[in-house]
Amino acid sequence: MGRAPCCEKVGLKRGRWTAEEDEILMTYIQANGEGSWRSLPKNAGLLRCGKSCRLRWINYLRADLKRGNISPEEEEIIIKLHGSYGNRWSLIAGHLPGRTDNEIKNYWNSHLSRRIHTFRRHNNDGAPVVVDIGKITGGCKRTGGRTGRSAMKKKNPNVQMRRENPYPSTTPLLKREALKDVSKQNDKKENMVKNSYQANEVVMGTCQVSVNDVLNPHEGAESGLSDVRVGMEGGPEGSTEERGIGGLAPNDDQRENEVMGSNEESKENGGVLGVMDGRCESGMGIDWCSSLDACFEEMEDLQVELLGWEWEGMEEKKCEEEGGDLWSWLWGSDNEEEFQAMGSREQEKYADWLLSAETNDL
DNA sequence: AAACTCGCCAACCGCTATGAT
DNA sequence: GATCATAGCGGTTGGCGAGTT
Repeated sequence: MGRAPCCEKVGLKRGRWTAEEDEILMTYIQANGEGSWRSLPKNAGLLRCGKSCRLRWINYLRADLKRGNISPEEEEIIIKLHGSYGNRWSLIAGHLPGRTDNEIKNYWNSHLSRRIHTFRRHNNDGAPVVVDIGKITGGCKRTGGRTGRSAMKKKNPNVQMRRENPYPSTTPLLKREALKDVSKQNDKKENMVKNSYQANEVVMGTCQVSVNDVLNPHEGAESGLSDVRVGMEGGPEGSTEERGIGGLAPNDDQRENEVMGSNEESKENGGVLGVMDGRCESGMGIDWCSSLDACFEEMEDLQVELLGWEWEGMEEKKCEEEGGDLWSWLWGSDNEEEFQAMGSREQEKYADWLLSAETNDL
């Protein structure tokens, strides 16, 4: 038999809070302090469940709450911490003063989760894929309606997986050292990367997409994660011919070499770089969109039409295959035990490290 | 202008953890 | 140890408002 409800629901008001109710609740808490939520509504004269009062206070009325949009800096923190904590929103919120777990959760579900999509295709004879968006004409012209709500509504299988294996495995030290190496190599590429941005080019060389390209589409090459590229491992280093005609970038040969160089590094560095292979068929192209979200939507259609790729669920598949979460997969091999073995203090340190490990710090 | 669609977000629900008795 | 109350968390829902036809 289940627990009795937290409060008698008959006769209680539900739904949106009115300004009057907010005022009553604020006044009461300012006078009596937080706590005793069960008795609070009765004492304060509110026809609300105590739980509802608590939620309203925590998520909306508290004085220390930060209003306004999530800043790019906060977004980056969320992304980084989500890589470590998974859907433990309260933990993530603990690193963002003035933000609530609910707010972060909503922001993730509505803004960020959709961006973290990459590619999967049905067959695995993977040669690299490069899509040169800059070569495609036309804008991101949507033809009616909004984007499919199914994408938003879709349950996220990662949730369960993250509970089973919620942490990236590479130790902070290893990860930092590895990222340093990658960063050194990528210093040389900085201009090239910038050029790629200027050319409106998304490189999916062997599905080579900069994590940061995906996560921070508007920030260009300078921001934090831009040097962490999703490379390839295990797949053949596809020749230019195999890589799909759709779009070799102007400096594509150079990039290819560099990319592959990174792949080798990734192996040497204990798998810091993630892996995926893919092949492109000729004539592939996607419209350049001002918003990457919209761009992905375009590509969702395109991948079905031309490639038979599935956007949705790629990460789930890779996670299932490799027994970890997406970020673990992106960042390297999994070793759940290693992270789980950390005490909470170490895990906190790890989170702090994640937040401090900006590219320019490497 | 109306109808339709759907993204966003506040609020709700169910569950677990924890502490008191 | 069992039971209960409470706090807290994460997943889900539903209404509002805005975009699109």
